[in-house]
Amino acid sequence: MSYNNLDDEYLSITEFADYVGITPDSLRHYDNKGIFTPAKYGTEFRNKYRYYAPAQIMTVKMIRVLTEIGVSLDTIKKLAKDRNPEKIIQLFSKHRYRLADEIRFLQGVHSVISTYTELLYEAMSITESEITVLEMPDRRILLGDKTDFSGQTGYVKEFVRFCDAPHKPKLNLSYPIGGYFESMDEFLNEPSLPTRFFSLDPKGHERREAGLYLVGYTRGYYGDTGVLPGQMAAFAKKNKLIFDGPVYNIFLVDEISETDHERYLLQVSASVKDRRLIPRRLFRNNSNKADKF
Amino acid sequence: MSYNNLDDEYLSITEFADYVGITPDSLRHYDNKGIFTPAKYGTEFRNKYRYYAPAQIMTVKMIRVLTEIGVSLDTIKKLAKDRNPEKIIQLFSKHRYRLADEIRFLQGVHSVISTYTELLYEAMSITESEITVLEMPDRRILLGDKTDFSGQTGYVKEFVRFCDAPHKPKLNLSYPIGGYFESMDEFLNEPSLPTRFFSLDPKGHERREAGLYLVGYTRGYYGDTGVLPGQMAAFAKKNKLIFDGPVYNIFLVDEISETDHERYLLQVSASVKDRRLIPRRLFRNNSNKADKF
DNA sequence: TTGCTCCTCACGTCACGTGAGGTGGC
DNA sequence: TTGCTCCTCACGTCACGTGAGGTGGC
Repeated sequence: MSYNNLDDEYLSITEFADYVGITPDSLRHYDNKGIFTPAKYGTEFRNKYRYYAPAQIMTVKMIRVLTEIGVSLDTIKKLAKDRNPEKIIQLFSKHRYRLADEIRFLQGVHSVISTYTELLYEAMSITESEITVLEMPDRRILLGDKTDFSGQTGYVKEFVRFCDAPHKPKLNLSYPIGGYFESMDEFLNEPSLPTRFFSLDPKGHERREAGLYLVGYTRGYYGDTGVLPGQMAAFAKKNKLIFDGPVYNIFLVDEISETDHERYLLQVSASVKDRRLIPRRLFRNNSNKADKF
Repeated sequence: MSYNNLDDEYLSITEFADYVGITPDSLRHYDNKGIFTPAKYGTEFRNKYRYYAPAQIMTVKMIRVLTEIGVSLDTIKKLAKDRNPEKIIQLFSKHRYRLADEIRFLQGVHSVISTYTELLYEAMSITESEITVLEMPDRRILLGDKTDFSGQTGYVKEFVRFCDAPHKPKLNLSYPIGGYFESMDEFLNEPSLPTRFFSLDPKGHERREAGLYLVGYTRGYYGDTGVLPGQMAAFAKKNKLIFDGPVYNIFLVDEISETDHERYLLQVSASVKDRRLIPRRLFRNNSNKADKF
């Protein structure tokens, strides 16, 4: 027995289209271009109705795979007339690497919007005027070289230098960029001139370590930290907190999500000493009476 | 110090384009559509040269991210004029799931062309006329229900039934489909009417198990196994091989990669008894004097 | 007969890409 | 001055999508 009875039953154009998950328009388009024609036309009378055979399913599926990996319909048309295993191997391996790259790229895009979404949710959950001690999970970042704002080199030059620097895992500028200060003293000294820049790229090799941070928020344009540094210092002094690590500045809300410059939202988090050394009442999750300004 | 000196240095359109990894054409397009305009025009004289500020890098990067996740330029234009964290969260989460689906889809496409490439490489490495015993690795497959060719139900009906069946992991018709026989006897009895169909989908829940197989090849259209079944039976008899499991038919070369029907290449692999029971000389990797027809 | 599907043909869409022909910048 | 970059404007591209207006199938 051979497969000669493959053309037992025909499907109308929409039936067939539904079957393979494309539109009838696409099938007509393929027919018009001479890339893929129905098994037969018309019925008894010679009309122009297109009828497709089930055996043609695999062929259309492959056409879809080819268009999906970026092969043009013209190329597919040529292949339809003359193809062989060598050609197909060539075509497949040529596009396989591009496809793998594209997948990695889209995974990056997914990661970027996840990161922004996280920051935005955080922005919506906070109480702006409140300064609190929070336990923060660790977060991978990509840390830049030390900045140098001495002499005539402006902020922009250093920012551009960060963007241009040959970081080991290449810097993806789509991720949010924050400011890093070696210590609270450095932050208090020049709150808008970070010691380093960092990117929130989760593929970064450095990390903002898990632990306790004194966290505060302020609204305003880039560089405008307002009275926040002073408030944080006062809060620390009053509550006998000891800063023991770096300070991270992250814009939870910036030009990506806000039109109004004055509504940008900066989060400052400064590493503080171990939990055992800090009075319980300062923890937000232990009480609602956390100190407010 | 504020970020007012962000516009210290300007970049020409191509410098800026190179920086963010897009074409100058795209930037002009964004400008013409009023989506993203250069920081300033012209220099001393009021010409139409576009000049971009480094601080604009993040903005274009986000425009690229948005277009990449499928947001139209019209929507981006509206967002450029009026956006807020709530809107952006909405937009991101709406497209995040679609993007994740697309990534999974493209991974499927990659897997499909990898599978075909594998088969094609195998096709190019074999000696057509040779029947050999091979140790084959296990391979995941998606096995269909038992076919029923009794009565008037034709081959196509059963094939379509396989394509339509509600397999647990939904059948992806882009993968090659093969024929499965419960035993060598079944294969010899009706070599072109498989007991079941199977798909080479690596996400399938069944598998062609690793082990020893008697493997043969034949060229011809679907269903045309020619003299191969007889040859394999004779070979087994002569060498006292014992069949102890299913037979798998896979087209290494079919309409996907060949124009000429007669050049389609079928691989038949039949499970045979354990290595210890088979004479060493039959193994291809132990000797070049493998039995030939 | 009725409603449904199918047909063709011309034009639209979307985000740019591609010259042609010209001018400004260094 | 020369070669380089930039400009505008109109049209092209690619794989369909979208009506309009009409006919065949059951």
